[in-house]
Amino acid sequence: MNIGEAAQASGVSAKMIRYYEETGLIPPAGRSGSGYRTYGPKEVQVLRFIRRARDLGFPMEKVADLLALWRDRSRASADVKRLAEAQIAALEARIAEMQAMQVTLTHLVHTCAGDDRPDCPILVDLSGGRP
Amino acid sequence: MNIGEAAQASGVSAKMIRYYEETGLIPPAGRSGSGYRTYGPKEVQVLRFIRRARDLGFPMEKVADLLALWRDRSRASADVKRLAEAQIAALEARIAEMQAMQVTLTHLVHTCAGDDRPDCPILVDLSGGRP
DNA sequence: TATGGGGCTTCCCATAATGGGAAGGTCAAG
DNA sequence: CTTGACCTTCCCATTATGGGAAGCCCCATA
Repeated sequence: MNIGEAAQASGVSAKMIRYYEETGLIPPAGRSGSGYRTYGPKEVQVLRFIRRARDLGFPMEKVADLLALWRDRSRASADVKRLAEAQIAALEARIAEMQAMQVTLTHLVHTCAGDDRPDCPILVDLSGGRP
Repeated sequence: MNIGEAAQASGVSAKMIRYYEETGLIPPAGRSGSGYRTYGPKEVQVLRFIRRARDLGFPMEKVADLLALWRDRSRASADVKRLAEAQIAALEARIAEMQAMQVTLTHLVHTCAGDDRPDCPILVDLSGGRP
């Protein structure tokens, strides 16, 4: 199977597959006589694993850790769980930050008439309304 | 006032002040005889405006729009409000994505024993548990 | 067999916003 | 005058992804 088909089958773009190989996240693919990368079902499964982990927000570095655990038959499930819990915590932190922004913005929006006059408490606040 | 003081006063790093100037977000600062950038209270206020808008999650491009409206005495407050509402919506979208990840991960974590045995439903799921 | 279209290769560039650091000029205090 | 803190510009790195060019390859069809 060529890289295009592997991309289709895994949901990872050909571009990213090459990138993952380049950065060592996955081992170099086999090559056909003419230099084309070749993939089998096993490789596609790895790619899907990566895709899924990325979809859950794991950064590539953590994906590498997950892959290592996956390959390690003598892993402790506690290690996997730790990674997942850390990711949950990271998401929670980021979400909290953004919710704080949202709250502030929502307040500001409520104070703004939103008509064709120039007066706007939003701008006043941004420019340091409360010194 | 030199760039370091302006950075202190505005909460924007000297590095970023130069960058904002380079990208045209702010006009070129005045220069002292020896080439040092110089800033007055007005410039610092602009920097604080930028800082605050960035803190609310506005991307630089939108900050530029906000700055333009701020400078435009004949703006309509509706335009400002629109930008703020769009930002709220953008935050909401991103938050929703991340919450979905969080929910999935939380489910997975609950299914994992987290002991020293290797069996781990998290890995099973990542590797395509549901075909 | 020749030709064309689509797929593959590598290489370079760009993104968004920020920080790190080097090499060298400047200023103020001692 | 020296020293240390600050400024200048320039280059590099980050994270993960996409775009595109130049050139080779494969297969089907005329």
